Amino acid sequence: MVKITDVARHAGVSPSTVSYVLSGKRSISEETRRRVRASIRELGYRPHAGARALASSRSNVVALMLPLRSGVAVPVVMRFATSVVTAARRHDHDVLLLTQEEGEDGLRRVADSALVDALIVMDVQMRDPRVPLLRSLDRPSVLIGFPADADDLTCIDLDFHAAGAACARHLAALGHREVAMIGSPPEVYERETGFARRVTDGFAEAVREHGMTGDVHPCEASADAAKDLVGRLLRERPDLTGILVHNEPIVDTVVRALRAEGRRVPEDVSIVAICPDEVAEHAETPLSSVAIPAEEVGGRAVELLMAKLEGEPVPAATLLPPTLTPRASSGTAAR
Amino acid sequence: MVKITDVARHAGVSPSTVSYVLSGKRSISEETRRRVRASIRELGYRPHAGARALASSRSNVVALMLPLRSGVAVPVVMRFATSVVTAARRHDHDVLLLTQEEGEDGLRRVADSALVDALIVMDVQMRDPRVPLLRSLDRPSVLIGFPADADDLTCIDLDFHAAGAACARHLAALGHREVAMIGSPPEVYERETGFARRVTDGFAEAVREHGMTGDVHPCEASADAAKDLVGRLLRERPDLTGILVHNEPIVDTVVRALRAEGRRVPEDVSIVAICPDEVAEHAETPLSSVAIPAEEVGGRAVELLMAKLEGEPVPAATLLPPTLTPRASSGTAAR
DNA sequence: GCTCATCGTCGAAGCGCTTCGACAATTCGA
DNA sequence: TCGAATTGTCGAAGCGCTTCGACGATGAGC
Repeated sequence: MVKITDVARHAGVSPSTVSYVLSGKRSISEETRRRVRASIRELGYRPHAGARALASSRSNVVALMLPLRSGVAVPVVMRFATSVVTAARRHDHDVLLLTQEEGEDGLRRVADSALVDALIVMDVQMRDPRVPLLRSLDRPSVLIGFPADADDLTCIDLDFHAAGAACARHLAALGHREVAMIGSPPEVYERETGFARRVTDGFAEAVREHGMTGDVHPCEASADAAKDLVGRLLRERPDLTGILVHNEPIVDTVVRALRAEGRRVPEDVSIVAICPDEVAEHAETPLSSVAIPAEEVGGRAVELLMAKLEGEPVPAATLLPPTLTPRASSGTAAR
Repeated sequence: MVKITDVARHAGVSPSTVSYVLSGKRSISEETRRRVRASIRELGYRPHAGARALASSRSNVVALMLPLRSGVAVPVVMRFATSVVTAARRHDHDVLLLTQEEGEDGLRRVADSALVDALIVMDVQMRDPRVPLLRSLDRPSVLIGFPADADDLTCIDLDFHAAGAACARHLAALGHREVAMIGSPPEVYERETGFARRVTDGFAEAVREHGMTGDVHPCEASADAAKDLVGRLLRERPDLTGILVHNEPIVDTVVRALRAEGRRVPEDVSIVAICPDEVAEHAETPLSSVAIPAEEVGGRAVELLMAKLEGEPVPAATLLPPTLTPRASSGTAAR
């Protein structure tokens, strides 16, 4: 294994000079730099990560804790992970993968052992036990999602409140007056996953502002529950013409159920969804939707983390504005 | 930050003794071990990962390179990743996440810098440029999938040949005589992804052995292509009663297309699929299927890697036997 | 022409851990 | 009962790198 002293000897300089060429922390003459670089290439030198971490107390690795809880959309998680890795690599960092299962102990372990310099945690709950831990750690972290108490933390997420509102506005703009929201399963609200409630709030608010009538109905993620709910909704509110669905697995079922009940989509009832673009695009009827910008969240999370590592100040909260993409499932209100 | 010397002082022993208590590489008296452990707990000591890696030339980290190429089933990849992380943790190792994008350079980087002790590579192609690299590396690796030339490598995967054969046998046992296989998109075979062709081989072989008539039809992963193919198949082979589908995205479409053509499933035509269990279970008509045992592949891959790290001999090829789960989509042949 | 910065480089001191050889103290075998 | 083997512990060396202070050489300012 070739080490820094080998490179130094080969280039006729001292090891420290090689180090400075690599890190750029001191000025080195053009000429020397060239020679050192050539030697590095020629010998195929790679700094030993452990030695580097020990000497510099920087591992250049960030931890990424991913959820695998059922109910968390897997493809979104993957896209997110991918974007984190890609962004981290741009900053010359690697990513250590942790599962939610490892919980607080896992985070503490990798942080205290200096395995990682910083941490990214996904799928943050309102009252998340990892939050106090992260706060106590001496390493920077970024949370995807907002806990109830976000003081002293750096959080980022889609602006779900705005997303809910955007959907309501979209329906309003199309002339709908009677709308409803089909939400996530009740336990999601009880678990206080934060973002779920934010959607309902934003939706309700915008509904009110635009003088529409609308209410929110949590719904289990099963086809039967969806069909039942749609049936009931149409019975109770025959004039209903717009629905926001925030429950990925059943969006398709909702559309089918409406058709089964004799309502055309979008002619009779318009549908808007909050779900990944793939789902919206590949639905039988492509869905007007607000996407979860997984790539951007991941990339931005890493940028925030790097800034914190540099000691730069970063905003405590980053809310990404929602983008509503109109597709075939929504149209101007009938009548 | 508390270090080994602090623990040593607190416990009234030398640092080396603490180290031996931790590693168990030399015998330590019960009494001393107790004292040291108590001090470790009391001081909250965590060995510095970098220092440890430097001194022992072992980082206790394994690299995991995941595909994000479209066409690779995302949920399966996630389950696989999860099982790798979980298994690695059981062996006191962590997992560094690499994307396929990083390619050979990425593998070389983490290996040569001693960031990782070993590597796991997924989604191996027949002629995979990473294979010669892995061979040249001085660190053990395990491949998920089989390249064309697997000499000196450790590979593991579902036995796709046996899976194809099992499906044919299943249809034969139900009394079907005229069968067909709807395969993956043509480019998958051209890319020589190995496993795809193995399925067709196993299928064809078993079809022959059981005296059935059957052929293989690659198919694009689009609803239209699936419908066209089904229509054509039924026209050309009116007596067809059994189909193996090895093309995850379109299994559902195939069933619907059959029904649209007036064939009942399973009364008129039986369907067997090779796909993740979730897909098979959640299909409109639950599908008889051979699952991709992602969890087991991941776990076993790690076990193999750990054995190699210990210098133990491991089998060059591990083929996991397929398990066919009969569900509603297949039944005894009509007539 | 002399002082004072600045620049480019070097040497040495660690970073926190593992591991090897050494060495008492104890146990064992005959 | 005595030497040999074993057990439990220690001290020191060293893993490969970064970083700090030092220092000669050069250039700028007066």
